[in-house]
Amino acid sequence: MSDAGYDHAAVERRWQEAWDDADAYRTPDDVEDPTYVLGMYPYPSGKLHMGHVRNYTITDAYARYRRMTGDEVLHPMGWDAFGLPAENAAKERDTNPRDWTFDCIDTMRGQMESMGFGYDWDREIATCTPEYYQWNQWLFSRFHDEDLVERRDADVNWCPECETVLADEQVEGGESPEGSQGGGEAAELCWRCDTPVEQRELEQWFLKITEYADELLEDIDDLEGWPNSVRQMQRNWIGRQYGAEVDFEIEDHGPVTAFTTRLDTIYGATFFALAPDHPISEELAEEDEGVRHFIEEEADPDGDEPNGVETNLTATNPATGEEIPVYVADFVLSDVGTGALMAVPGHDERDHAFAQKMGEEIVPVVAPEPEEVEETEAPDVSEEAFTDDGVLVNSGEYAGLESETAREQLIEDIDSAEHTAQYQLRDWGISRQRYWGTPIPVVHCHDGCGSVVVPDEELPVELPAFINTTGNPLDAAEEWKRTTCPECGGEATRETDTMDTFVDSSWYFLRYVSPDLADAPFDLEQTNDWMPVDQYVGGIEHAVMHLLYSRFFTKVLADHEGLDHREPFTNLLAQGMVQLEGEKMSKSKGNVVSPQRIVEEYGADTARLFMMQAAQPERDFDWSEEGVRSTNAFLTRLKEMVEDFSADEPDGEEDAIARYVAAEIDATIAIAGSEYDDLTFNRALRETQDLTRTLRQYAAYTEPHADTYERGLSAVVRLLAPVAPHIAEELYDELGHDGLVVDAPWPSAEIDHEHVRKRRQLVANTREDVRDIVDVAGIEDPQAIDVVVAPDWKYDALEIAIESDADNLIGELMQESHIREQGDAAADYGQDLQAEREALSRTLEPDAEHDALESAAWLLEREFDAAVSVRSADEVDESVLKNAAPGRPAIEIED
RNA sequence: GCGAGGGUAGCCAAGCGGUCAACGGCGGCGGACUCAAGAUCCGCUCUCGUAGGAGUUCGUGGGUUCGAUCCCCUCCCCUCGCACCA
Repeated sequence: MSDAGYDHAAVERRWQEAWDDADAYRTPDDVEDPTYVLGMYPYPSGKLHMGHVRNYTITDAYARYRRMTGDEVLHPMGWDAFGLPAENAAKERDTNPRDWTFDCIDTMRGQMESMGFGYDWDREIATCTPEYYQWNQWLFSRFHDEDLVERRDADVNWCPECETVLADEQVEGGESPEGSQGGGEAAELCWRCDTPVEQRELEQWFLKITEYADELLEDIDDLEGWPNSVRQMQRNWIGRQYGAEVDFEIEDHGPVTAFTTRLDTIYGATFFALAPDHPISEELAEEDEGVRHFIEEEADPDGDEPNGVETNLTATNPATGEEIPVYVADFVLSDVGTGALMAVPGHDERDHAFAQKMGEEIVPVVAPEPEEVEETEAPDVSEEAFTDDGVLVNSGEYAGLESETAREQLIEDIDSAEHTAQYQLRDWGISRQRYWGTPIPVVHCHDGCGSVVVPDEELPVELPAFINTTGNPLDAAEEWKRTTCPECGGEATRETDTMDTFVDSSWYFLRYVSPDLADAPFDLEQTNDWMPVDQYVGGIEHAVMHLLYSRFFTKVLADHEGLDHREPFTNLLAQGMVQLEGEKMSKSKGNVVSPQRIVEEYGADTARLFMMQAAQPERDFDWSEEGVRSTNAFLTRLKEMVEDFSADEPDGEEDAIARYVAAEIDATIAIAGSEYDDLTFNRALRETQDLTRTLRQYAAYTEPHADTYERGLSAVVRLLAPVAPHIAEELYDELGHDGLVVDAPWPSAEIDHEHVRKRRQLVANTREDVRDIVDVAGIEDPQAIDVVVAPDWKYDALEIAIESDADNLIGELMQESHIREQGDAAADYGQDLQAEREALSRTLEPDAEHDALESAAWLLEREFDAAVSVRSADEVDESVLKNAAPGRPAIEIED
């Protein structure tokens, strides 16, 4: 009946109450520098899913581990509580976002408690409370003071039916259907009402993250505790590129700046191209029907084909002085570089394609690096552009220079040319035309003061009551909107946009330090002590946005608010997905395993333990009901072992077997500890389960030595405690310990890892050899097995062989009289050593080998049901010793 | 196209210069226990082998080394991110 499990519900309830009573997870404000362990706070959707459970089990296990090793730990939890889903849910249910959100929070907090996550709930935050979001507004104001806020026009997705801006992910059908050959791009539709989405230009608020682009990029190098993938994604996202800006003179329009990374190819610039929305293109459109038609009807920036139209203008190539035609082309993007480019068809693939289409001249100006002494020869670029660096040709005085040198030289020589860096990173538009977010603390004065930031003493600007309307509820809140200008006292209207919720999450980790502070977002001194977050854990989907914004905020706060840290997260773990049959769990696919069901059926400890042992935290893994069952069975068996032990304490000897078990206990403790340090819970748990098996075998084979056995059980319980805390408390108590396992000291063991490795290897090899012999020799029923450790002189010989660099090893060995005395045996062994000369490594000492084998003899006895004796060399006949070597005992089996 | 990470026995998956024919798990096979099933426990699971042996393996093809799954190069394939980026 062992598969019936144990009464997990009772166990979990009991210890959750005990933790509550003991305030076990509280981190008092006066601790100096706690280990800060943090999981990315969730959006309160109302239901914990497997991804959450995995995320928070990782942080919880690590926090508990660090607590047991003696650290003070800060492990808080909060809610990313603003966001559109609450508005939609409120409309559907005829309630309001606030009530709905807090209902969800209550439910999820309950689920987290039932999972046994140990949070300091006194530090809980919810971003939708004025106590929190007032600091978003305050920070906005500080950013504004530092000129890091800007209001400007931006293109947004606009649904005319709903009268609101849509996020990109709320626009559906943007991609043309698979396989459709250029046939009609699918229209972009509003996810709610299927109305075609329009592009609108609206005034939006931006945070100037680009001011920090260089530092954000360069500091990535120092984030050694972050996964490479995330670091690389951030580098790509920032996308810095060094190049040059250079002016081309266009008649009647003055100098037009182009950005290029290949200034060395300027002699090959045979035409010039402008983005369709470049100011000059727009001017031209007013008088040139062809250009207007192209911009309005033909330009397709998303298509594969480069399209364009020739204008009646020419531009002057500043290097050659030649007049080259100017095109308006849709492959030129206004938000890349300057929105204008010098086209070099000989050395750029896209320019090449366009030149072929338009019949423009293609001139090679860079030749491949000549091999050896061969002549530089212009490449054939009629069919394909040559895009590598090389040596300049057809480039006037620059011919013969290498690309790199030529670029520098040209920057010097061309007046308008200068070094510039180009970034892919854009400023962060934070305006959202929605209700459930932080009101942007700005009023628009009717009397000419413009947009005025609300003074600090008038913060927070609180959200008005929710109005169920199609557009932005804030826009409909007439009374709320009407206000006075802080500067002139005249009539004014409130800004009706709210902030992107990523603003909330860009500093929430600071708020946990002093969540109730009334006069600042965080207590500076305490935050300087407690930050940065030592271990941050969350999904890879936040690799760029959230993590980049948080870094940005941290740097701004360091520059202007006295924060002593320039990076928020020292170590980052991007946890893998929980899958089902190789597929991501998702509601739409209907392949979701509910954590609630698992907790009800098997208990929180089983769910947690199964997840942590299934794979390394950063790997995806498959949920397996079978695995869950066997995990549950493991815990049940362990519980029985502990109960059996305390009901009837054994009375065995501290014999060789006990010594074997004791050594395994030490080894397990040491290995598991270092695996916990590395967050490789799966390996720590494997070791722990192996030890449990060893203990069970021990008890099954003989009457265990009580102290040894108990030490083993106690170690297993504590090694399991970070991951399966409830059952660990139960068993720790059953074993008669005082106090909670939460506060228990982590078991310690001093071992020599190399020694353990060799000992385990020796035992495993010897068992394997015995099996081999029994099998190959066809021994039906072995009666006695003798295991004989090699004579001391072989160990000496091995040592000499390792140390020696003499050509003639045998000669060297024979200089030792006690080896020479062995005669032929010495010569034979010497030859073996010589043959493997380069691969030799030290074994255990003879005594240690003897001891290891002796203490493991019971494993052989048990397996083969035969008497096993471990002997030293001097106890046996010389003929037996031929096969004995250091690390490999001779084996004699009696049939 | 650029960048990052990968390709290991039926499957999943460790190892990352020498005890590696390669940890562990799943699946499969055999055995113990059981009336039986399940659970548990013990083996086996590349090929050949009547005393611990030998042979062929770690995407492909080369190279470095006394020695390579492990290091270097070529190519092929997979996953992820970025991309008409000037």
